Amino acid sequence: MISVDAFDLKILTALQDDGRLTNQELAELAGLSASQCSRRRMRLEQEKVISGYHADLSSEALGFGVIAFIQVGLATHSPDNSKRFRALVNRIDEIQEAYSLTGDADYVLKAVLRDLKGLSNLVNDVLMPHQSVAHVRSSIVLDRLKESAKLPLRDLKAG
Amino acid sequence: MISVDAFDLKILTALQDDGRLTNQELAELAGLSASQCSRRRMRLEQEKVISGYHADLSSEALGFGVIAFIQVGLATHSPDNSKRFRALVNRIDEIQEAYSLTGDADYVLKAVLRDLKGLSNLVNDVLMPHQSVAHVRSSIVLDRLKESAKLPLRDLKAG
DNA sequence: ATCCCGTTTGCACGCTCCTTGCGCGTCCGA
DNA sequence: TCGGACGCGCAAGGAGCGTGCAAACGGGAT
Repeated sequence: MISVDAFDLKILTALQDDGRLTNQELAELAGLSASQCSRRRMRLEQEKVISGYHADLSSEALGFGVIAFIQVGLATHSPDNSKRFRALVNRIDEIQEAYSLTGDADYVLKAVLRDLKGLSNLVNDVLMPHQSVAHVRSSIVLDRLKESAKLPLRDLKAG
Repeated sequence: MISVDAFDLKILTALQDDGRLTNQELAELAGLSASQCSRRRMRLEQEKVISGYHADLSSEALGFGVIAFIQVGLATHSPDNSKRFRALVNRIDEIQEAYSLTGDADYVLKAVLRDLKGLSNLVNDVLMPHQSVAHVRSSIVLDRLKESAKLPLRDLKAG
């Protein structure tokens, strides 16, 4: 089993905030030596507790003006059809997140697009015509209150 | 205006995939010298095209078993009430993403929780009783097809 | 208490990587 | 044609990395 103690938690919390922290900076924050942080970080990476590091890019600066949530209902719920839909989702880069959900819709997608034309194109020309899809409904994001992928580690117990 | 050329795009694409790439690795990928990559990276950080770097942690490994989307309708749409709701959302770490949307609900929240008890607690003990909130509806994520924050830079033109 | 053994730690050292200064080539406007 | 601005690679000094090593720690068994 993966075990994560209080030092690991400090390291994880810090790296979640700033993924380019040096081991020395990490050492100060965690109250450990740099070499030890290096070793722990390596272990956490190997055990896939840390699954990767990514730069966060500004969608505004790069001209992505539209974010949308798209609810999708499948035509049939056969395994083949699901598979087709998943393959479709996977090859569309504009779709950042995709989940199957309890409730009304089968799937929810979050897409980032340059403009409304891009959204229209995605919905009307790509998703709607696909054989696996029965019905599509999209909502446009008006305002982003919060957008991160940080886990709430604050109250995690060592173990 | 921010200008991003083909080299910058290669750098951004690479860092979006692996945020801990060294300047030397970047140099190979972009066909540039390491020093130049360092300079460009610094510029992109200063101009906030790169807004930060983050480690991606495994929610499974750390015991977060439940992801939920929560649709929220506000009691009234006064500025004060929105402000109260935003403040609430901001101080709840379990809420990773929060958006105001076109369509039925006023807001959609994405929350990560340890278990269903955690979700119940969030919905019934925190959101529902809050004065700003009129109505709440939650959907639990059954399967994650895709989960990233990568922008589709592929077809971006230099400029 | 005492011993033993596995684990974790800090330190030292050799090596890689980062960043800044510098000189060179290129492009564009005067 | 000339001059300035810009972007480039190179080199060097300094920072950061990770492995080896010995000491400190902790838990169990005697």
